[in-house]
Amino acid sequence: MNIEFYQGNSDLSVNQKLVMDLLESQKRPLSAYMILDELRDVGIRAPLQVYRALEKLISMGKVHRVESISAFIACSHMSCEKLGVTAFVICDRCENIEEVSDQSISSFITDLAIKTKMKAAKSNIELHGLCNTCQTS
Amino acid sequence: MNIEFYQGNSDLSVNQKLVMDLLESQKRPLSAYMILDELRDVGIRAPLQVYRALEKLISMGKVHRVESISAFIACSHMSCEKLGVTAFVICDRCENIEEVSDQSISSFITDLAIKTKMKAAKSNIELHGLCNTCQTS
DNA sequence: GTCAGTAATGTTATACTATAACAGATTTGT
DNA sequence: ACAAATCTGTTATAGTATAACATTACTGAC
Ligand SMILES: [Zn+2]
Ligand SMILES: [Zn+2]
Ligand SMILES: [Zn+2]
Ligand SMILES: [Zn+2]
Repeated sequence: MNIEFYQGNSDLSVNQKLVMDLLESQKRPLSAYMILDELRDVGIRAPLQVYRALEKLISMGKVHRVESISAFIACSHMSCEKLGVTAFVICDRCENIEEVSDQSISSFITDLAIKTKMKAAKSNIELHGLCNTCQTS
Repeated sequence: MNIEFYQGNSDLSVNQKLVMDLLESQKRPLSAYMILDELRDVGIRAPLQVYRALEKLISMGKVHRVESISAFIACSHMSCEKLGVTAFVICDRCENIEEVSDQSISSFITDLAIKTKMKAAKSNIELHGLCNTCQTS
Protein backbone atom coordinates (compact mmCIF):
# COMPACT_ATOMS: atom_id res chain seq x y z
CA MET A 1 0.00 0.00 0.00
CA ASN A 2 1.35 3.31 -1.12
CA ILE A 3 1.38 4.96 2.29
CA GLU A 4 2.63 8.29 1.11
CA PHE A 5 -0.70 9.06 -0.51
CA TYR A 6 -2.84 7.83 2.34
CA GLN A 7 -5.44 10.09 3.76
CA GLY A 8 -8.29 9.17 6.03
CA ASN A 9 -11.84 10.37 5.81
CA SER A 10 -11.61 12.80 8.69
CA ASP A 11 -11.35 15.81 6.40
CA LEU A 12 -14.79 15.11 5.05
CA SER A 13 -18.06 16.79 5.92
CA VAL A 14 -20.83 14.79 7.56
CA ASN A 15 -22.71 13.90 4.39
CA GLN A 16 -19.52 13.27 2.46
CA LYS A 17 -18.37 10.85 5.13
CA LEU A 18 -21.69 9.03 5.18
CA VAL A 19 -21.52 8.48 1.43
CA MET A 20 -17.84 7.60 1.50
CA ASP A 21 -18.21 5.07 4.29
CA LEU A 22 -21.10 3.40 2.52
CA LEU A 23 -19.23 3.12 -0.76
CA GLU A 24 -16.17 1.73 0.99
CA SER A 25 -18.23 -0.86 2.83
CA GLN A 26 -19.57 -2.17 -0.45
CA LYS A 27 -17.15 -3.13 -3.15
CA ARG A 28 -19.68 -2.86 -5.91
CA PRO A 29 -20.87 0.32 -7.59
CA LEU A 30 -24.04 1.91 -6.26
CA SER A 31 -26.41 4.26 -8.02
CA ALA A 32 -27.08 7.62 -6.42
CA TYR A 33 -30.57 6.51 -5.48
CA MET A 34 -29.32 3.27 -3.93
CA ILE A 35 -27.05 5.43 -1.80
CA LEU A 36 -30.01 7.64 -0.92
CA ASP A 37 -32.07 4.65 0.18
CA GLU A 38 -29.27 3.23 2.27
CA LEU A 39 -28.72 6.51 4.05
CA ARG A 40 -32.32 7.53 4.71
CA ASP A 41 -32.24 6.48 8.31
CA VAL A 42 -29.12 8.47 9.05
CA GLY A 43 -30.51 11.76 7.87
CA ILE A 44 -30.06 11.86 4.12
CA ARG A 45 -33.40 12.75 2.60
CA ALA A 46 -32.95 14.20 -0.86
CA PRO A 47 -31.04 13.27 -4.04
CA LEU A 48 -29.11 16.52 -3.95
CA GLN A 49 -27.50 15.64 -0.65
CA VAL A 50 -26.12 12.53 -2.28
CA TYR A 51 -25.12 14.16 -5.55
CA ARG A 52 -23.35 17.00 -3.80
CA ALA A 53 -21.36 14.66 -1.63
CA LEU A 54 -20.49 12.54 -4.66
CA GLU A 55 -19.37 15.56 -6.64
CA LYS A 56 -16.89 16.49 -3.95
CA LEU A 57 -15.66 12.96 -3.41
CA ILE A 58 -15.13 12.53 -7.13
CA SER A 59 -13.17 15.77 -7.33
CA MET A 60 -10.98 14.46 -4.53
CA GLY A 61 -10.34 11.23 -6.43
CA LYS A 62 -11.88 9.12 -3.68
CA VAL A 63 -14.87 8.01 -5.73
CA HIS A 64 -15.32 7.27 -9.40
CA ARG A 65 -18.37 7.42 -11.57
CA VAL A 66 -18.66 4.42 -13.84
CA GLU A 67 -20.22 6.13 -16.82
CA SER A 68 -21.64 3.18 -18.68
CA ILE A 69 -23.72 2.08 -15.70
CA SER A 70 -24.40 5.47 -14.09
CA ALA A 71 -23.05 4.29 -10.78
CA PHE A 72 -20.46 5.25 -8.22
CA ILE A 73 -17.70 3.24 -6.63
CA ALA A 74 -15.00 3.94 -4.07
CA CYS A 75 -11.53 4.18 -5.52
CA SER A 76 -9.75 0.93 -4.87
CA HIS A 77 -6.38 2.64 -4.74
CA MET A 78 -5.20 5.07 -2.14
CA SER A 79 -6.71 7.80 -4.23
CA CYS A 80 -6.61 8.32 -7.94
CA GLU A 81 -6.05 12.02 -7.58
CA LYS A 82 -2.30 11.59 -7.87
CA LEU A 83 -2.10 8.28 -9.60
CA GLY A 84 -3.68 9.36 -12.84
CA VAL A 85 -5.80 7.28 -15.08
CA THR A 86 -7.70 4.12 -14.29
CA ALA A 87 -9.81 1.67 -16.24
CA PHE A 88 -12.84 -0.30 -15.13
CA VAL A 89 -13.35 -3.88 -16.12
CA ILE A 90 -16.93 -4.98 -15.61
CA CYS A 91 -18.44 -8.44 -15.78
CA ASP A 92 -21.93 -8.17 -17.24
CA ARG A 93 -22.99 -11.45 -15.66
CA CYS A 94 -21.82 -11.37 -12.04
CA GLU A 95 -21.42 -7.61 -12.00
CA ASN A 96 -18.00 -7.87 -10.46
CA ILE A 97 -15.94 -4.79 -11.20
CA GLU A 98 -12.21 -4.26 -11.10
CA GLU A 99 -10.35 -0.98 -11.15
CA VAL A 100 -7.09 -1.24 -13.03
CA SER A 101 -4.46 1.42 -12.84
CA ASP A 102 -1.00 0.89 -14.21
CA GLN A 103 1.58 2.51 -16.39
CA SER A 104 0.23 1.07 -19.64
CA ILE A 105 -3.12 2.74 -19.02
CA SER A 106 -1.66 6.10 -18.16
CA SER A 107 0.60 6.09 -21.16
CA PHE A 108 -2.19 4.99 -23.46
CA ILE A 109 -4.19 8.06 -22.48
CA THR A 110 -1.14 10.28 -22.69
CA ASP A 111 -0.44 9.01 -26.18
CA LEU A 112 -4.03 9.47 -27.24
CA ALA A 113 -3.98 13.05 -25.99
CA ILE A 114 -0.77 13.80 -27.88
CA LYS A 115 -2.04 12.16 -31.03
CA THR A 116 -5.22 14.23 -30.99
CA LYS A 117 -3.54 17.41 -29.73
CA MET A 118 -5.74 17.48 -26.66
CA LYS A 119 -5.07 18.89 -23.26
CA ALA A 120 -6.51 16.02 -21.28
CA ALA A 121 -8.78 16.76 -18.34
CA LYS A 122 -10.29 13.42 -17.53
CA SER A 123 -10.77 10.11 -19.17
CA ASN A 124 -12.84 7.05 -18.77
CA ILE A 125 -12.05 3.60 -19.95
CA GLU A 126 -14.59 0.86 -19.40
CA LEU A 127 -14.44 -2.70 -20.61
CA HIS A 128 -17.54 -4.89 -20.43
CA GLY A 129 -17.57 -8.63 -20.89
CA LEU A 130 -17.37 -11.86 -18.97
CA CYS A 131 -14.93 -12.36 -16.16
CA ASN A 132 -12.77 -15.43 -15.90
CA THR A 133 -15.19 -17.19 -13.58
CA CYS A 134 -18.29 -16.46 -15.61
CA GLN A 135 -16.71 -17.66 -18.86
CA THR A 136 -16.60 -21.20 -17.54
CA SER A 137 -19.99 -21.68 -15.97
CA MET B 1 -12.52 4.75 -47.85
CA ASN B 2 -12.74 1.10 -47.06
CA ILE B 3 -15.25 0.20 -49.74
CA GLU B 4 -15.53 -3.43 -48.84
CA PHE B 5 -17.39 -2.58 -45.67
CA TYR B 6 -19.61 0.05 -47.20
CA GLN B 7 -23.31 -0.28 -46.82
CA GLY B 8 -25.91 2.33 -47.45
CA ASN B 9 -28.93 3.06 -45.34
CA SER B 10 -31.41 1.33 -47.61
CA ASP B 11 -31.59 -1.74 -45.40
CA LEU B 12 -33.01 0.31 -42.59
CA SER B 13 -36.59 0.61 -41.47
CA VAL B 14 -38.39 3.93 -41.72
CA ASN B 15 -37.69 5.14 -38.19
CA GLN B 16 -34.16 3.81 -38.24
CA LYS B 17 -33.48 5.72 -41.43
CA LEU B 18 -34.94 8.93 -40.05
CA VAL B 19 -32.68 8.74 -37.01
CA MET B 20 -29.66 7.68 -39.04
CA ASP B 21 -30.06 10.46 -41.58
CA LEU B 22 -30.39 13.04 -38.85
CA LEU B 23 -27.30 11.84 -37.02
CA GLU B 24 -25.30 11.79 -40.23
CA SER B 25 -26.37 15.31 -41.11
CA GLN B 26 -25.05 16.58 -37.81
CA LYS B 27 -21.51 15.80 -36.87
CA ARG B 28 -22.05 16.39 -33.21
CA PRO B 29 -23.67 14.00 -30.74
CA LEU B 30 -27.37 14.40 -30.07
CA SER B 31 -29.35 13.28 -27.07
CA ALA B 32 -32.30 10.99 -27.64
CA TYR B 33 -34.71 13.81 -26.86
CA MET B 34 -32.97 16.20 -29.22
CA ILE B 35 -33.49 13.57 -31.89
CA LEU B 36 -37.12 13.27 -30.87
CA ASP B 37 -37.64 17.01 -31.15
CA GLU B 38 -35.98 17.17 -34.54
CA LEU B 39 -38.12 14.38 -35.90
CA ARG B 40 -41.50 15.38 -34.51
CA ASP B 41 -42.72 16.80 -37.76
CA VAL B 42 -41.86 13.67 -39.71
CA GLY B 43 -43.90 11.34 -37.56
CA ILE B 44 -41.78 10.46 -34.57
CA ARG B 45 -43.84 11.12 -31.48
CA ALA B 46 -42.53 9.09 -28.56
CA PRO B 47 -39.14 8.47 -26.93
CA LEU B 48 -39.42 4.76 -27.53
CA GLN B 49 -39.48 5.23 -31.26
CA VAL B 50 -36.13 6.96 -30.98
CA TYR B 51 -34.61 4.57 -28.47
CA ARG B 52 -35.64 1.53 -30.48
CA ALA B 53 -34.13 2.90 -33.64
CA LEU B 54 -30.96 3.81 -31.78
CA GLU B 55 -30.68 0.37 -30.24
CA LYS B 56 -30.71 -1.23 -33.65
CA LEU B 57 -28.34 1.28 -35.21
CA ILE B 58 -25.91 0.80 -32.35
CA SER B 59 -26.03 -2.97 -32.72
CA MET B 60 -25.22 -2.50 -36.39
CA GLY B 61 -22.23 -0.36 -35.52
CA LYS B 62 -23.61 2.62 -37.39
CA VAL B 63 -24.18 4.74 -34.29
CA HIS B 64 -22.29 5.01 -31.02
CA ARG B 65 -23.46 6.06 -27.62
CA VAL B 66 -21.05 8.43 -25.95
CA GLU B 67 -21.53 7.28 -22.38
CA SER B 68 -20.14 10.23 -20.50
CA ILE B 69 -22.55 12.65 -22.14
CA SER B 70 -25.53 10.34 -22.72
CA ALA B 71 -25.61 11.18 -26.38
CA PHE B 72 -25.53 9.48 -29.72
CA ILE B 73 -23.37 10.07 -32.75
CA ALA B 74 -23.07 8.53 -36.20
CA CYS B 75 -20.01 6.38 -36.66
CA SER B 76 -17.43 8.35 -38.57
CA HIS B 77 -15.97 5.24 -40.14
CA MET B 78 -17.60 2.94 -42.61
CA SER B 79 -19.03 1.07 -39.69
CA CYS B 80 -17.37 0.02 -36.49
CA GLU B 81 -19.02 -3.36 -36.55
CA LYS B 82 -16.02 -4.92 -38.24
CA LEU B 83 -13.35 -2.45 -37.35
CA GLY B 84 -13.36 -3.06 -33.64
CA VAL B 85 -12.72 -0.57 -30.93
CA THR B 86 -12.89 3.20 -31.10
CA ALA B 87 -12.19 6.04 -28.72
CA PHE B 88 -13.92 9.39 -28.42
CA VAL B 89 -12.02 12.57 -27.82
CA ILE B 90 -14.27 15.35 -26.62
CA CYS B 91 -13.54 19.03 -26.20
CA ASP B 92 -15.43 20.31 -23.18
CA ARG B 93 -15.33 23.87 -24.45
CA CYS B 94 -16.35 23.77 -28.12
CA GLU B 95 -17.96 20.36 -27.82
CA ASN B 96 -16.16 19.12 -30.88
CA ILE B 97 -15.85 15.37 -30.86
CA GLU B 98 -13.51 13.09 -32.73
CA GLU B 99 -13.80 9.34 -33.17
CA VAL B 100 -10.43 7.67 -33.22
CA SER B 101 -9.95 4.11 -34.33
CA ASP B 102 -6.56 2.65 -34.96
CA GLN B 103 -4.43 -0.34 -34.15
CA SER B 104 -3.08 1.09 -30.91
CA ILE B 105 -6.59 1.40 -29.53
CA SER B 106 -7.65 -2.09 -30.50
CA SER B 107 -4.54 -3.63 -29.07
CA PHE B 108 -4.83 -1.63 -25.88
CA ILE B 109 -8.26 -3.13 -25.27
CA THR B 110 -7.08 -6.58 -26.29
CA ASP B 111 -4.20 -6.34 -23.84
CA LEU B 112 -6.46 -5.09 -21.07
CA ALA B 113 -8.81 -8.02 -21.64
CA ILE B 114 -5.97 -10.51 -21.52
CA LYS B 115 -4.46 -8.94 -18.44
CA THR B 116 -7.76 -9.13 -16.58
CA LYS B 117 -8.78 -12.50 -18.02
CA MET B 118 -11.91 -11.03 -19.52
CA LYS B 119 -13.83 -12.09 -22.56
CA ALA B 120 -14.43 -8.63 -23.95
CA ALA B 121 -17.89 -7.73 -25.22
CA LYS B 122 -17.72 -3.99 -25.64
CA SER B 123 -15.61 -1.14 -24.49
CA ASN B 124 -15.74 2.56 -24.27
CA ILE B 125 -12.89 4.95 -24.14
CA GLU B 126 -13.59 8.63 -23.73
CA LEU B 127 -11.13 11.43 -23.29
CA HIS B 128 -12.32 14.86 -22.19
CA GLY B 129 -10.28 18.00 -22.31
CA LEU B 130 -9.49 20.96 -24.50
CA CYS B 131 -8.91 20.62 -28.21
CA ASN B 132 -5.98 22.21 -29.96
CA THR B 133 -7.99 25.26 -30.96
CA CYS B 134 -9.53 25.86 -27.56
CA GLN B 135 -6.20 25.63 -25.76
CA THR B 136 -5.01 28.79 -27.42
CA SER B 137 -7.97 31.11 -27.14
C1' DG C 1 -13.28 37.85 18.77
C1' DT C 2 -15.59 39.38 14.76
C1' DC C 3 -16.32 39.90 10.34
C1' DA C 4 -16.20 38.35 5.54
C1' DG C 5 -15.75 34.78 2.41
C1' DT C 6 -16.29 30.06 1.38
C1' DA C 7 -18.18 25.61 1.76
C1' DA C 8 -21.87 22.66 3.23
C1' DT C 9 -26.76 21.82 4.17
C1' DG C 10 -31.86 21.31 3.62
C1' DT C 11 -35.98 21.36 0.77
C1' DT C 12 -39.09 21.63 -3.06
C1' DA C 13 -39.70 21.46 -7.65
C1' DT C 14 -38.35 20.25 -12.13
C1' DA C 15 -35.64 18.52 -16.08
C1' DC C 16 -33.51 14.87 -18.45
C1' DT C 17 -32.77 9.89 -19.68
C1' DA C 18 -34.66 5.37 -20.40
C1' DT C 19 -37.73 1.24 -20.17
C1' DA C 20 -42.22 -1.61 -19.18
C1' DA C 21 -46.26 -3.30 -20.95
C1' DC C 22 -49.57 -4.02 -24.32
C1' DA C 23 -51.58 -4.04 -29.03
C1' DG C 24 -51.12 -4.02 -33.72
C1' DA C 25 -48.76 -3.88 -38.38
C1' DT C 26 -45.20 -5.21 -41.58
C1' DT C 27 -41.68 -7.91 -43.51
C1' DT C 28 -39.33 -12.37 -44.59
C1' DG C 29 -38.66 -16.99 -45.57
C1' DT C 30 -40.71 -21.42 -46.79
C1' DA D 1 -50.62 -18.66 -47.33
C1' DC D 2 -48.61 -19.27 -43.11
C1' DA D 3 -45.43 -18.79 -39.21
C1' DA D 4 -41.65 -16.35 -37.33
C1' DA D 5 -39.44 -12.36 -36.68
C1' DT D 6 -39.13 -7.55 -36.77
C1' DC D 7 -40.90 -3.06 -36.58
C1' DT D 8 -44.48 0.20 -35.06
C1' DG D 9 -47.50 3.12 -31.98
C1' DT D 10 -49.04 4.66 -27.46
C1' DT D 11 -49.51 5.38 -22.56
C1' DA D 12 -47.54 5.07 -18.36
C1' DT D 13 -43.76 4.77 -15.38
C1' DA D 14 -39.01 4.22 -13.70
C1' DG D 15 -34.45 6.01 -13.10
C1' DT D 16 -30.91 9.80 -13.21
C1' DA D 17 -29.61 14.56 -12.30
C1' DT D 18 -29.91 19.65 -11.62
C1' DA D 19 -32.19 24.47 -10.68
C1' DA D 20 -33.39 27.70 -7.39
C1' DC D 21 -33.68 29.47 -2.99
C1' DA D 22 -33.03 29.78 2.04
C1' DT D 23 -30.10 28.68 5.79
C1' DT D 24 -26.20 27.19 8.52
C1' DA D 25 -21.36 26.05 9.59
C1' DC D 26 -16.54 26.45 8.93
C1' DT D 27 -12.04 29.24 7.98
C1' DG D 28 -8.90 32.72 7.86
C1' DA D 29 -7.68 37.55 8.06
C1' DC D 30 -7.60 41.53 10.90
ZN1 LIG E 1 -9.25 5.04 -8.45
ZN1 LIG F 1 -18.43 -12.60 -13.77
ZN1 LIG G 1 -17.34 4.07 -35.22
ZN1 LIG H 1 -12.48 22.89 -28.53
